[in-house]
Amino acid sequence: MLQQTPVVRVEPVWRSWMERWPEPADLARADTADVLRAWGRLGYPRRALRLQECAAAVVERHDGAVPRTEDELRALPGIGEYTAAAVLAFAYGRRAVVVDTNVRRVLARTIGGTALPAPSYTAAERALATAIAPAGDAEAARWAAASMELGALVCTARSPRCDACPVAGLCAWRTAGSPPDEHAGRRRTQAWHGTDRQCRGRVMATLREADGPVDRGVLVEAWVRSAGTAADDGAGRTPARSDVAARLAQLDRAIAGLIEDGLAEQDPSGRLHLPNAPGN
DNA sequence: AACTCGGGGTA
DNA sequence: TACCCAGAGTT
Repeated sequence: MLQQTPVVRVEPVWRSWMERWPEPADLARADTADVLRAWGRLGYPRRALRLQECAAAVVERHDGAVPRTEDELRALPGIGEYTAAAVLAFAYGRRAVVVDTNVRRVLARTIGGTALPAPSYTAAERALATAIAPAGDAEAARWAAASMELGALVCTARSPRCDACPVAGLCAWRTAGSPPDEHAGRRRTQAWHGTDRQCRGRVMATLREADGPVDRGVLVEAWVRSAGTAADDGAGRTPARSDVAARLAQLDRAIAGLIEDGLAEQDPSGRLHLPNAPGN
């Protein structure tokens, strides 16, 4: 849930989620439609599918217990380099090189001397993080938590609290006079309003709110006919792609993509609904 | 290495 | 507006 999603938004969802599906086996046998509804507006709903698949894999391959090795963790759906390391360090107290966006920023500033790290994670950053991590299990796990918390609470992206930073004295960025971000303006800020991405999200939201299969007309209403209206995110402004034919084509792409990704299914009459598997 | 994939809160 | 957020998977 925390992958690319702020902690404050994840926490309430996570709490109710864990209360509903406390063990991997509980999530594994849940109705996928319920899982996607519980995921709500966290974004990247494919993560919800991977999480349920992960729960099923944990049950099948590891007897319901989250594995303790990097290779076994990485083999699970939705578990990448960061998440595997985070589980090893935070859940099991093992040495692991945990590098999330917070740690990247801390290293970029204190050692690299730049305001923010480059848009993409580089091999050089991985090498630095590996070299700087303590050797022992307990020490490395503590370092992982400390560096991440420093980035999340003090060395923040927007307004870093350097006056409260325990390593302000050895920070290369601070020493250099806190120069501005080199990549400012070069980061490709993703458009949202009127995009295929927003269309996918709108369709998913419609499916989540429906009790059963949704007629295509409902989706057309939700996407095509709402364009530029007060109900649209554009707050009444005419979107770039207000052309009806274009919006309809966009809707078709979104539906096809959602089906391709396993986030939606069509019944024999062509109505769209959230997937039922593996529960019923 | 470059893409794609949500959505919301904030300066 | 333009960012930024405890990334992963595919091409």
